[in-house]
Amino acid sequence: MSDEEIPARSRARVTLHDVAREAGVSKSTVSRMLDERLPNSDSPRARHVRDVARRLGYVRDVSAASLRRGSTGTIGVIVPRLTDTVMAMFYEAVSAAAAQQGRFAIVATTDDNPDASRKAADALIRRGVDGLILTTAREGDDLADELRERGVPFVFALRHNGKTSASVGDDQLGGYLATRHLIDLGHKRIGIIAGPDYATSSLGRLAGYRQALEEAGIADAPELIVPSTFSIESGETAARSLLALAEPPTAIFAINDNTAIGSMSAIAQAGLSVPRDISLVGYNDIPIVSRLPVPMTSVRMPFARVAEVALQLLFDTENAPGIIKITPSLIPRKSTAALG
Amino acid sequence: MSDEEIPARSRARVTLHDVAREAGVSKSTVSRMLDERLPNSDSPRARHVRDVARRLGYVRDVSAASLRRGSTGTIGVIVPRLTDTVMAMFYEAVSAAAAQQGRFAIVATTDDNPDASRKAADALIRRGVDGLILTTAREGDDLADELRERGVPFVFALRHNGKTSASVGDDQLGGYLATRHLIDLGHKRIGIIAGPDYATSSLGRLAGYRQALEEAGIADAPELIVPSTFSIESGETAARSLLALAEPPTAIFAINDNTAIGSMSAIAQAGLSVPRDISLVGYNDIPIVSRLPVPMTSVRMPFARVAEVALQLLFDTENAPGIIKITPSLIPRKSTAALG
DNA sequence: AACGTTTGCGGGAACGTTCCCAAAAATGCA
DNA sequence: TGCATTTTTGGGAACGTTCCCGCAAACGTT
Repeated sequence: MSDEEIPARSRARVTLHDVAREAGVSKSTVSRMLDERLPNSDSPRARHVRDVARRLGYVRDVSAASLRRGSTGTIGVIVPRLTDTVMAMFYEAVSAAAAQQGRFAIVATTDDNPDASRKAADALIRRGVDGLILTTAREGDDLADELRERGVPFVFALRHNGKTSASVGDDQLGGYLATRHLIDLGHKRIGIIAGPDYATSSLGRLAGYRQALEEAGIADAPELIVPSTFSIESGETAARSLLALAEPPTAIFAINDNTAIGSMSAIAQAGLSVPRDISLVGYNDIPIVSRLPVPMTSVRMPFARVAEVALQLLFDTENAPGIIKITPSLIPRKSTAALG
Repeated sequence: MSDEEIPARSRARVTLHDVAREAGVSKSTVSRMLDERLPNSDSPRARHVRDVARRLGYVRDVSAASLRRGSTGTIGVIVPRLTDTVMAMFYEAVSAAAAQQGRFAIVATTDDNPDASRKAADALIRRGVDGLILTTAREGDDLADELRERGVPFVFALRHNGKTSASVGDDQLGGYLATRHLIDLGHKRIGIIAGPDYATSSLGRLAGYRQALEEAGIADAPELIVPSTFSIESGETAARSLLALAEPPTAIFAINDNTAIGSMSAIAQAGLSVPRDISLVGYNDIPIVSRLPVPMTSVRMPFARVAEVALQLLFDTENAPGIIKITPSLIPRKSTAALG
């Protein structure tokens, strides 16, 4: 049985060399013709080479290319968890934006634990990422310094640490829009489930809440500001404590959709109804909220834009780094109503 | 300014060669001492080499290693979308199981579109994955044949195509458990939101439903079986049509939690209440369902196990491939009650 | 002590690409 | 047409690993 008769299945990999031989040119030429970064010429020879490559089923070996080029075309994304739909949306957005640039996004999760953050970053760096997008910024976190020292390009997204460049939503504006919407509906006693104080996203939204109240001349009521995490349970607990006040709020602004969903649960359990007894605003506009029994008013974050900007900041070394804020918008639905 | 005075920041990459020189051995030796696949010896020399490597901050260049080894230690996962919490849970499980083996999982999404599936597989293969886990099996899909022909190891998960090896939940058992639970509560008229007919997961659950009914001697009622997709809206539509029947069901088994959530919405809109008027069972037990205003009864899938088995099937060439079914369990909550 | 056998180590050739550089071919201009 | 200039081409050296292989050292066995 001669070599030629061996069936094509599980044939050895087709290399540049094979294409070159078949096309009758050198491998350098093939490499050049197939280089997606160069303006791809349509000279007859270039066409021919590309045809041959396609016919033979050539696919570039990324390991070899990365080794030589010194970059992998891969960017790493670190998120607390993908089961948080917000993070899944963001990662999908990054993935799409990266694909547009011919890059590939890979992800690692941290469960919002700073140690795990470091481990995740390590794993991604070992994987040879060209840059890192971090959504887990915390107040006193030194991961940023560490990365800078190691010479790994990175950028924060969704949350920031005040210092390094970041692509975030305009949380203060979002908080303002949500609160202002409630005020416009006649609410004066507005509770806020304020999120954790280590995340700039919560702090910004809280600032927007305060700004709107102040602007409307509504006096501060510290008991209406309840801290929380970003989880459903935490929202439930927080809402319960708001409802237990001597003078409970007529509206609640929750720091995100999860805590808003938790609030709905608490409100239902208290025998009250949304929006008749309590108006409720969430944040992020994850798909589920528009399909709840009572579709929820929420502030929409344009994740696609946030992702694009993050990538831009990551690789655009021209402009000075900074914190870019993307404008959110309020999506009114059935969970908010005029004060009866 | 001499070379030595250049500060250490953004220093060139530390290579095997550097470690070898510093430790006074050859690079072959270093490579061997640092090879995580070999039983790592604790001879004094090995210790020393590892110490030096750590001290210099050596990290293996995966591109170079992959090129030489011919495998990347990467496995690709294809899911319809990560914003579906079920898929996010599964991917996180795969990621964890892969990490345990020293591998890394990367993911691509298809939006449940067969063409996009092919593209996603291509992207992952180009990325040099050692194997593929597919969650998007469809009836007449030839992606599997294509992959086999290209010599790419792969395995199905969550859904299968009946032919190739797969790690799935025991959907028939799950459907049986859900339906049986409703029957035990006294329900006789049980509707099912049956999911799409291209997914073996839906078909299996439907078969379990039928099995339970038959076993209980409840006559077939074709009008109680409503097809759907896996989305919330689709669940809402399907539930609406069940409620509009001349003789509506007293209980509904939804193919997954999303359609169950959609059903809740439809039920609420019809002025009915869960579980007083209608009992409702979901499937997958995604985190949110236990925190809804009415915590939902659901069938739990042990995703960690499904992921482990998928990886095993992918690389364990010893045993004959097959379809492995993981046992699910019913988690009763407040959305199901005895027929009043 | 002499001889096989195991074990450990280093040299050096891959792996498949990119990219530098020199040479050749094509083009422009007088 | 002849010469300078631009464009295109191919040879070959990297990139950082792994792994084959030959050699030497250590170890047992008679």
